[in-house]
Amino acid sequence: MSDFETFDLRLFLPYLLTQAAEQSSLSFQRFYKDRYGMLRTEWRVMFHLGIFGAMTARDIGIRSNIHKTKISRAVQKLTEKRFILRQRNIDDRRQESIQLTASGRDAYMKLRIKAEQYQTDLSAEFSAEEFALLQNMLKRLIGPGG
Amino acid sequence: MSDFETFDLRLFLPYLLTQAAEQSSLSFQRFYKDRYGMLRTEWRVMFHLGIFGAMTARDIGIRSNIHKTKISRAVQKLTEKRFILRQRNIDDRRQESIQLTASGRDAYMKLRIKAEQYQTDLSAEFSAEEFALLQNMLKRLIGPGG
DNA sequence: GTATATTAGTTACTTTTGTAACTAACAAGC
DNA sequence: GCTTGTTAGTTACAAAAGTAACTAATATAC
Repeated sequence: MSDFETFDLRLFLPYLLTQAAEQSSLSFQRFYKDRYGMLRTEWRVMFHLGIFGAMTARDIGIRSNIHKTKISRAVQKLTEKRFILRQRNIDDRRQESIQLTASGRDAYMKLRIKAEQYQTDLSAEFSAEEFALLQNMLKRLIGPGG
Repeated sequence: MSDFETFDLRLFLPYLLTQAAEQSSLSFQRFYKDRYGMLRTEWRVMFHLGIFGAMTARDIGIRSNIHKTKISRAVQKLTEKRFILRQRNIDDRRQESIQLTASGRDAYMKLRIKAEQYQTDLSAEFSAEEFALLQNMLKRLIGPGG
């Protein structure tokens, strides 16, 4: 098996992706963690609300592939921080509609600008074409669910 | 700020990388978890030993960017599973040399073949050039430490 | 209507991770 | 020699994540 001889686990995609994800998340984490005391799931919930407006926890879960218990806990923390507002849906009282408060939106905006700056830094190492291709390939790997 | 208007967080690299890493790790995890009851760190320790031969926990940590407590716990588990052998270094008795046992090497080989198959599946969605570029870009993102 | 199944979200319990403090061995300065 | 600092690895405690069981509301079948 010639492949076996040449196959290099250090080029194994799950490994490369995990390392790259950890590396790049670490730097950005400082912004939401140090400044706002957020966890990654909290930031992710925030940015879904920032992009899509009011959503239910269920819909956030579907869009983000985050498990509902993680979302439930993030929503609790964000409520304590007064970054989001929860409202029971009258038509279906199992659901609640979640949206950013004014200060939540403010934090979201600031983090979004940081994200943009960070993305610019990261992309500086690549040509525009390369970077676009990278994004495209990652999206393909993630598939329709992500 | 025109950039702000067009910046899409769903193309934010740490987000894309995290999603892609989770997605691709999940499928492969079934092999080492279901079959050998391993955690991800255990598999990573195994594969470092498989590639580089005997190493100290310290060296594994340097190569892999995994924290020493995680490695310490993985080494304990792998010892219980009889997949690795630990030997105190005579010259410096703080260190210990870790290596795969026969059954550890067997498991490593089998997992490596699975990894290779999985990598082939993943790469099928891309051209050879694209895939090589993807690996190359991820390596660049990880930097010298990974 | 009532019984059964499904869904949204929470809670309880277990496993895993992160952080800091620790032990034991070695090194360097004196 | 002795004191001080550093290093390899472990352990203890706290925070976070995973899993399963739960509550409450709705939908479906009859």
